[in-house]
Amino acid sequence: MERARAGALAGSPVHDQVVPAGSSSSRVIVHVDLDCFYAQVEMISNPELKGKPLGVQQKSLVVTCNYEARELGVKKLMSVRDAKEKCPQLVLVNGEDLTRYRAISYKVTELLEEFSPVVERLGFDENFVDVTEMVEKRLQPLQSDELPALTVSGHVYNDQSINLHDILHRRLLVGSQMAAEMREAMHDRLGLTGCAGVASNKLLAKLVSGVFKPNQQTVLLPESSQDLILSLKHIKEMPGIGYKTAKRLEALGISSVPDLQTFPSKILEKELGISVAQRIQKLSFGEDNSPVTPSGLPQSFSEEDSFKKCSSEAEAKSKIEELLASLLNRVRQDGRKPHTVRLTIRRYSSEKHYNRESRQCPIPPHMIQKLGAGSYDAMTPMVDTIMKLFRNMVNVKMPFHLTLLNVCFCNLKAVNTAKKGTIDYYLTPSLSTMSHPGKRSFKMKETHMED
DNA sequence: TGGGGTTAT
DNA sequence: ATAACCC
Repeated sequence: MERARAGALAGSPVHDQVVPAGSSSSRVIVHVDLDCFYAQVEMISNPELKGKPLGVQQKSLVVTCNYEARELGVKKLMSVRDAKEKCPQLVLVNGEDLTRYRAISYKVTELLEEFSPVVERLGFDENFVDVTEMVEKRLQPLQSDELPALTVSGHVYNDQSINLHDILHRRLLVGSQMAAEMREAMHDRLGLTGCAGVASNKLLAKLVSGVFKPNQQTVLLPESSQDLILSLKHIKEMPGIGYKTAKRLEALGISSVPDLQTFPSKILEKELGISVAQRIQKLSFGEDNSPVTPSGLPQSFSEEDSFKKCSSEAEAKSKIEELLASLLNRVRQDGRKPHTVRLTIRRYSSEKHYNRESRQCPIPPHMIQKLGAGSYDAMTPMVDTIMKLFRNMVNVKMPFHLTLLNVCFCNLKAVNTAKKGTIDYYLTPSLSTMSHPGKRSFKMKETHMED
């Protein structure tokens, strides 16, 4: 298919090695990370906030803040009390309603999808883009005399020198140019700033994107990979190693990246299971073969509220109605239909850090249909089915104390666009019988056969 | 400690 | 249904 030729600037189109399309062997990944996203959205909504120290508040927390506030000592997830103490001039806006954040977040993802359809969301403010194919398309037509004009955009990690004879360097440089174009488009079209990291996999792209911090970008060349991962002071900073795993690793005497690199694999596999052990040990070497998985449409919609105390069924019902009203609007705008509802609660407890329980059930088909237009008809029956889930979890005859309610719609299915009278219409399970509940499902087949 | 999300078991 | 991870 393609010969590998060792470094040649001679010969006309430059392609000393070409990675087969879809190969995982050498990729160019861009990680895009918006600067203090919620605060940026708030400053766009109300430009008078610009230039002032701004925090976005959810309940008693400042969940994020702009750079003016950071310079005055405010940190992410700081309590409002501490933040006001540190910075009495801090302006706070309520950020409990995520509607605008979510809408702009998806605009960012859609913009990035114009560059490559392979975009994976991570939270509301981060995206991975696999630009491998586009990079190849830009590099292949280049003649060797055009190579000197190939330059990096933004920072190079470690100030490593670039070798244009190295095809991996060339690819990553083109990746850095694409990252710059993405950030420019985000700024011009959406008024948003952010960082980008360019590297050969998701782990490294994500780690390198944070090296130069607001509104800058950094590319990692392969020779500096070890320096990047060794710059982590603790394994908990490694994306993929969370709170639980870090605690278990520490119990094994593993706290640094070199600790994890050199720890005996067999023992690690026995302690954490083969899957987690192999994955995180590879991460410790900067290796990550996980693909950029296009996120596409969301898999679920949920709304939640936390509070000091909810101890009666009536109170819970009223809170659930609020959550549900918002959810019904969202689901109606999405157009797809959820086939499952889930209710999650958190019970008050002094010790337990993470305690949540959930119950889910299928949404009855007659309710699924009502989710479409007015959506008010859907409310009452839906509340009733959610309250059944509630009573299944909470013994309402006994005292209880809840601190959170979450309602989630999932198992979303595309609504059927099959037209009446077509083969698809009759082949679609329960579509042709949907409007006549009295008919039995074998009727569908008969009707189909007769046509 | 908020208000979301995802995948694996 | 839970547990882990991410923001």
